[in-house]
Amino acid sequence: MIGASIPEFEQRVYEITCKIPCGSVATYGQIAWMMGMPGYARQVGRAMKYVSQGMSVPCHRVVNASGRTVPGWEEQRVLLEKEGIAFKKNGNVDLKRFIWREDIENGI
DNA sequence: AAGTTGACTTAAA
DNA sequence: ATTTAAGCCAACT
Repeated sequence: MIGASIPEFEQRVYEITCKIPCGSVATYGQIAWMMGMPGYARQVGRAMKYVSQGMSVPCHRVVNASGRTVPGWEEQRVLLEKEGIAFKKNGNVDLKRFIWREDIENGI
């Protein structure tokens, strides 16, 4: 089988992305930091671009540090609103309220 | 091999 | 809030 296996870096990005709970969002830099590779926000973004539908990765829950959604992907906002995520007047996610926090997940 | 690009980030103006 | 500038790092030309 000659398949193009997914590079390890991307695989790890997807694993973390899958842990983002419904109703929360994470930033590229945050994911990079969580996988022990701070400074790799751009690579995380690149990995997201390569997510195909069959992978079941909730990449719509990933936005940039400003809370801005992916340019050119209008459906993303709808998907997020469907999960209860609210947007600010400027069209960005209200990160203050919806950024993913593991400490709250664990009830701390 | 050197220059460009990008689903990024932070800081400054 | 918006725009610039600089820093960043791997993939792509």
